[in-house]
Amino acid sequence: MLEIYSRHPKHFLAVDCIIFGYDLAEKELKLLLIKRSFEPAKGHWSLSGGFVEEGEGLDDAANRVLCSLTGFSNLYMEQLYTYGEVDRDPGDRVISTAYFSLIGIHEIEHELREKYGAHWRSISNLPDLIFDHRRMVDRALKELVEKVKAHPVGFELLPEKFTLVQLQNLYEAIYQKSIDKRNFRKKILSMNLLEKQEDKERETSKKGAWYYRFNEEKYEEFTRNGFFFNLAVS
Amino acid sequence: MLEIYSRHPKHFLAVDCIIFGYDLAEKELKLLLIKRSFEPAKGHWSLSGGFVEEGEGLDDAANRVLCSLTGFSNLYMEQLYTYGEVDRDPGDRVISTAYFSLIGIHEIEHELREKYGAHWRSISNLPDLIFDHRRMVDRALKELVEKVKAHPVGFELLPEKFTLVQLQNLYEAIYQKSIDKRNFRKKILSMNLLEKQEDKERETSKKGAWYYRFNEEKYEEFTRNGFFFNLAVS
DNA sequence: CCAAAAGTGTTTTCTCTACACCCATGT
DNA sequence: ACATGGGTGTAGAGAAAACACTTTTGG
Repeated sequence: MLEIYSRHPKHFLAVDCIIFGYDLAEKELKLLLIKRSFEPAKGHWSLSGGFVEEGEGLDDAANRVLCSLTGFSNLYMEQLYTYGEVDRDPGDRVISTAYFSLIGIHEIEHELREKYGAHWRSISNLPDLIFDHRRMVDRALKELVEKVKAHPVGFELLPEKFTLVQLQNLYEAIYQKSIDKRNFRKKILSMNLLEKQEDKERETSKKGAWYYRFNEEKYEEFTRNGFFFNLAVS
Repeated sequence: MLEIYSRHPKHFLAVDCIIFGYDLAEKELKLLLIKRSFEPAKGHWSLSGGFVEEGEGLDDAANRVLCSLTGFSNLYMEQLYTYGEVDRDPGDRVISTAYFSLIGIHEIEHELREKYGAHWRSISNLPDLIFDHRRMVDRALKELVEKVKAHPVGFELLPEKFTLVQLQNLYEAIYQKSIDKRNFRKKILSMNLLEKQEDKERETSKKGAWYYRFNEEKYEEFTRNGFFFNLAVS
């Protein structure tokens, strides 16, 4: 009965993870990159990836890779695109499905990063990447911008409590555009997405800035149904 | 050097094509489905697909499948998503990348359809599909709606000459919502995307409706850069 | 002459944008 | 007292939405 299947060839299948982090202090989007530990292209900058194993689902493979690198197993993660050109990997023919995920930069333990030779690299100054990984990153960045226009992503990229200034910085880092402060606040507050806390962040200013946190139900709702966020100053 | 690769298993890899067509007469979106010709699930409704062969790119495989079914090799086509659950295909483990494409329903020869047992089925009344094909279709429909908000798709789904009423019907079929006629015309005409022709369509009304065609440069521009189209009446 | 579909403008509402000063506090 | 970053409101422009009648012509 499966003769028809077995007439066809099998292929190596991999996943590659594009891991975005947001650096509160530097107000920059970063990418978690590793130095590849085997040939071909050993020692070059690479996304972290891995082969899909026997009996392992595609999403599961991506989660395994992500989890081994970050120590978290329930991160936000989304399939991006599958790259299937015959010669994309000079080692052998490998089809690779790219996933992207979002994480607060502060959440990853230093030891884990050391263990895998992983480094946060700023988006605006990426090193050369192996194979087609740069194309993957570019596509992920585009996707992230689109995502952000219609879905909240702050939960994934910010700590639990954050200030409006920090949230705005995040949006500006993603859009690569500056946003008018008053318009930003007006819009984001009118969504009923944020809950003002009792305490203030006092590191960066003398006056201090009120902490907010996301209202979970509202966040979920927007994650499901989307909204429209498109404030920007060119 | 490739020992590291060869420690990992290989997998069957397939493509499945979600082929949308627009039926001018019935004002409905349709899907080109086939009756599967081999086990498992022989005789059941299915998207048309095929295995990725040795030395064949993923996009190339999708094009091959699409072309064999429609007779066209340069159709609009876009990768949708890759389905990689271990047991999605009861025959064996097969990872499948879904592609969706758009075509005018009138463009496919009857003989080709006969040859492959392909049939146009209305979106609003689909038969049961094998495996996870229904999920693929649902995702493609969502994607199509998003696509249409920012990119013109009429070229792919309509004949060269069409009326504004027909174009509006197409949008309504995709959105599954009715659109105000005056607002629709105002907006679409203000884009300079359409060129009024000298002649009228006279099949459906006594008065006749002016034919339009797309301005190719403008169409290309919008395809590249996008626009914003979101008129609808719930 | 009438049925059937095509075509046409205006008003209201809402959302986006631009823009500048006061507030609180640690030093 | 002042420097630093946080916080606030309003007016104007442009886009979206709501809405109803006239035109053409084949039968």
